[in-house]
This record gives sequence, structure tokens and C-alpha cells, in this order.
Amino acid sequence: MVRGTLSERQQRILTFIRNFLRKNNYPPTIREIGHACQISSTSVVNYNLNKLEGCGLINRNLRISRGIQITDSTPRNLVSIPLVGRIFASKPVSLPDATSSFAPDEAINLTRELVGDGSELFALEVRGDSMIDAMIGDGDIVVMKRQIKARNGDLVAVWLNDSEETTLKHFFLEDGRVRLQPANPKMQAIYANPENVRVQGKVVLVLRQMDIV
Amino acid sequence: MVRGTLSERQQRILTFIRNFLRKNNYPPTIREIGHACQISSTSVVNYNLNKLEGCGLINRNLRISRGIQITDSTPRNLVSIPLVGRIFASKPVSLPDATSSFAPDEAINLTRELVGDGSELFALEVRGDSMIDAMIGDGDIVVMKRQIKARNGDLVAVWLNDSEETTLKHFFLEDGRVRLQPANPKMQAIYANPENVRVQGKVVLVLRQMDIV
DNA sequence: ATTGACATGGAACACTCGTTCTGTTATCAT
DNA sequence: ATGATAACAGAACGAGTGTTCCATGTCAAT
Repeated sequence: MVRGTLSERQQRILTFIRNFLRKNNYPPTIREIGHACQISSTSVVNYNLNKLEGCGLINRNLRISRGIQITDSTPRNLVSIPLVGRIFASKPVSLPDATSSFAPDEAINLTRELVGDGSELFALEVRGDSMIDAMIGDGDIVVMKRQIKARNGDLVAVWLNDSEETTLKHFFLEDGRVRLQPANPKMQAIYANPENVRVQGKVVLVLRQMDIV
Repeated sequence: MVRGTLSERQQRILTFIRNFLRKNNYPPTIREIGHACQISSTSVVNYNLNKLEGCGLINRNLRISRGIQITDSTPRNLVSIPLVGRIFASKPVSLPDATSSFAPDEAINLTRELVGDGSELFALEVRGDSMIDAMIGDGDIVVMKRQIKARNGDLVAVWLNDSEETTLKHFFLEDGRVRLQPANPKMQAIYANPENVRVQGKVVLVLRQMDIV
């Protein structure tokens, strides 16, 4: 049976499951479906659920209660990224404590499509225009992956010992020295001694949110 | 009971529920939790679940199977935003057809926290460095809300009739003329006649994705 | 009319699963 | 010691829930 050849009942069952799932975060039982769709018999619901599974629209885990999964629909794989603080050019980034928990409103939720499935992610809000040469402005949010080493070309947050500041630059290790290249091609690169450069993390994603009316 | 005063068992139960939910899209039963956390007695699981509910970390729907909801954590409200094309400075943006459907891989999923619940959203990939004065670089993705009129201060995509190009600028209508202000404060504003300016949409969010290892 | 595939109802059965009850252990203040 | 309280274990009960079987109705093809 192909998609499109759904009976009206099957259509209603499917949308009911979707709505129920969105509202309750758990799937309905056969009897709940039947009640909502005016089907008195559990066997009929079961019958139509099997049809829907035949179409590949749902998955059923037999013998367990509420064992219905909707196959299509939006990818549910969200990552909750803690917004651990703000980044100033004059201070090193304060990295999150691995054991600490964070308030839920201080987190950014993004899909895995965007940030991958790696852990060790954290987000910082940029303060000031000091990162403007990396095309990152005041109020922007940078999602970073905590790592100590950088590969050539990575956009990383680095702490410079001598000038005592944190900046976001593209990292290159060349001829025994570190070249820190701004993203903006009009601006000059900085050269530094590797011992004076401490990599704090690598930028995975930049997010700038405008006012929503 | 306050957060942070969770016993190790309660902590493990909570994370197990999270993982189970992410994997199966339906909550576990008391016995499944017990099995995973090495708790032989269902009453103990029940006991700790009530504790967790007391902290407000979960909600329980009594008497129904798998009736556990996690209160914090992932908001399920995703918006699928069609990636309708690329934006070049030399061309007007091609707006999406309202009736056309789009391939699912050509969409970006974001939470409503980030983009609001408005419709009329579409995304464009920026090509070239022509928008660099708005701190938007090659490869960036701008999420836009389709609208014809702009309010002062909005970052909008505008088509300039005389110079025949599209740029992203902050929009100001002053003294009968339009001031287009780059985001980068170091750069000069452009002044134009209102008849020569056609607003194509307002930028809601900018997204820059780096390479993920 | 007859057949057969398909969709439906109703009921009974058996397993799943939340709840509750009783009892045990450990800790701590009285 | 004594009692109170928190945390735990085991068992049993009953409601929740998926499954199965049999009977009924519909509709097109024969």
C-alpha cells in the first residue's frame, strides 16, 4: 500500500497520534486512539495501526504499551548547549565545569544537523566589538567545542599570554610560530610564539539573533 | 527538596529517562527504569520518581503506563525553514513560491525560541564577500522573514534600483530619504531615494557553520 | 446469488505496568 | 537504648493495555 491510499480513518489516527505526542510527549494507547477516532473496537485500531506500519508511517514495538513511533516528522535530535557565560576580549573564557549543571533557560537548543553529535559543546555570548575582525559582533552567540589543540585553519578562541586577552582567530602553525588570521581579509594577521598562545576551544557555529517583531 | 540535592540514584534515573526518551520517543516504564539502574523493586523506583517530581524535574501522569514527562529539556517545537537559494549581491533575491514544496534536505530546523513562531520564514545562503560590511560572510546562512515594509533599525535585504544590487543593511527612513547603515560601525552609510529601494525581507537570524571534525 | 477480499465490532484472554502493603536496614537525634 | 525518619526490597493486587478469535457487514468480481 502506498502513501496516499490512506483511508480517512487511518489519516485521522495518524494526525491524532501526532497531536497527542506533541501534547503529552508520549504516544497514546490503542484505546485512547479508538476513543478519539470513534472506534469502539480495539482490534480495529490495531488493524489500522498495522496498515500504517505497512506504509512505513509508524513503527510499532509489539507487546509494550504505547509502543508507537512516528517515522516521518521532524528530527527529534536536539542538543541542549549550555550558555556558560560571556566572552570579553580582556579576559580568558571561563570554561564550564564538567560536573556542574546549568539552568535550563541558559541553554540553546540546536539540532544535531547543525552542531554534530559531539559532546563538549558550550556557548558564549560575545560582549563588545573586539571580535569584529572575525565577523562576530556584540551580542552574537558562539557555540564552541572545548579542545586544547587546534588544527590549521580552525577558528579558535585563544588566550594570548603577553597581551593578556582572548580573541577569536583562525589558527595556523607555520615555521614554528603561530599565525592568527582574522576572518576579515582586509585585516592584518597576528604572529605569536606558540608558548604564548593557549587554545581554549574551537568555534563550531556562530549565531546572531535579530529582534523578532 | 532543591535541585542539586539529588541522590546518585535519582541522578541516574533522570539521565536514563532522558536517554531512553531520545532513543525511543516514549518514556520508560517503572520496571525498565529499575532494570537499567539496578533497582530490583518497583516501589523504590516509584519512590524516587516521586522525589524527582517533588523537585519539579519530571511530571507524572498517575495510573497510566509510561506517564513520565521531563519538564526541563528539549522543547519539541521545531520550525522547518526552507533554504530557498543563494543570495548574490548582483541579483535580487528570488523569493520562494508560497505553494511550492521543498526537499527536506534543503531545510534548516531551528527551535521556536530562536526564530519565533511567525511563518513566512525562509533561508538564504550568502555567496561572496559583498555583505561583509554587515558582518555576514561567504557561506553564511541568513534566515529571513518575508516582508515588504521595514521599520527603522531593521536589518533588511534591499534591492537598489539604480546600482542594481541587493545588500543587507540596517534600514532608516529619515527626512524623506532612506539611510542604509552597515552593521560595521567603521563603514559609511548609504543614502538613497525611497523609490529606488525595494525591501525584500527582514533578517531574523544569521547562522555561520564551521567545519565539524 | 456466490465468492472472496477488506473493513469492522465485540468480547475474552493474557501480559504489562502502576500502586500499595509489609518488612528491613541505616542513620541520627533524643 | 529508643524512637523517628529516610531509603530500600519483595510480593501481591488490580487496573491498564496489546493480542487474538469469531462474527458481521460491505462491495466488487464472477
